[in-house]
Amino acid sequence: MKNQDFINKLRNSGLRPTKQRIKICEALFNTEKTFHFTVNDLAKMMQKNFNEKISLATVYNTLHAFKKKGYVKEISLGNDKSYFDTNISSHHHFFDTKTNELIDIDSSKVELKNIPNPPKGKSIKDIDIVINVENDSQ
Amino acid sequence: MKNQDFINKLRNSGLRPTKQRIKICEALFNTEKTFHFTVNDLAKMMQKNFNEKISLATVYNTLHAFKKKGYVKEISLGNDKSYFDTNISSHHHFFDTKTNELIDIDSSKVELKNIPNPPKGKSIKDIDIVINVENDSQ
DNA sequence: AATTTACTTTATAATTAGTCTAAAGTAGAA
DNA sequence: TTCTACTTTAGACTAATTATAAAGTAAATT
Ligand SMILES: [Mn+2]
Ligand SMILES: [Mn+2]
Ligand SMILES: [Zn+2]
Ligand SMILES: [Zn+2]
Repeated sequence: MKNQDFINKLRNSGLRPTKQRIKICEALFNTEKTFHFTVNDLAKMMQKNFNEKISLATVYNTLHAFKKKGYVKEISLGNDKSYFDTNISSHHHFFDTKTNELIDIDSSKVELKNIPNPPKGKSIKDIDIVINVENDSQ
Repeated sequence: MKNQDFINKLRNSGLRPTKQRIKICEALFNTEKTFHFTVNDLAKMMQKNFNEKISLATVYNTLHAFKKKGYVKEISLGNDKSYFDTNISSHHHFFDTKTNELIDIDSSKVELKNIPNPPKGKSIKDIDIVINVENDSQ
């Protein structure tokens, strides 16, 4: 994907293609593989790898906007900070509680045997499965 | 359970039975049903229902101590604050994303069809399943 | 093209959950 | 009763996130 594609993508979804948003698109979507990151990770990545100092507020704004448009997912763990995910397909995670590393689980590799009925009057929005892992202490 | 039982329970697990810990035991374990709560919930509950002003630091200390002893569980959601659970049996949750209400799912009602192999060198500690729900918008 | 408008970025302040600290208090051992 | 180690506490501190309001910029209007 090239620059102009991002501009179109942004414009098509009603977001003005600003310099900051385009650069963030490059960082997030011009990659071979999808990945997980925190707001801070991204801010630093923009600075170092893209030579673009973007204010934290803008990083938050942009990620929330992208999330609303479905371009990224937000993953919340017990970890007091939240993670974003450029893999927007429906999938679950391993989470290394020692290193705070998130690892995708292939969709087909984990499935519920039975989905319980939600409490009366409520309906299911989505399901998060997190498998906490740790390094084998040799 | 009466007061003396809590004192023994605490002493047996190497925790000094202080006034604060005993009162918190009463609040948490002298109930018909198990329940979910935040640190703030508990601090307020102690004040109002038990006439016991316990400093926030102590509430944190006590909950972390109780967690380590296995008397409560901690549940982490995207919600920036964490929840504690007096239901220490292995179980999963519905989470109402609008009201921030946690609801137990009976252990038998949800089960994985297949547990994926953890990444090489890591082993599974535990699995958290959260089914996000919302009120039917009538 | 110049002007206007609405949206966006930014620095900075505010909020909030949680941790840390060091002094004062207390349970249990001696 | 005295001593010691553990505990409680107020208040300072940290860190993620949100709010504010001024300055900047993309797009629409003239
Ligand atoms: Mn925590
Ligand atoms: Mn959040
Ligand atoms: Zn993922
Ligand atoms: Zn529960």
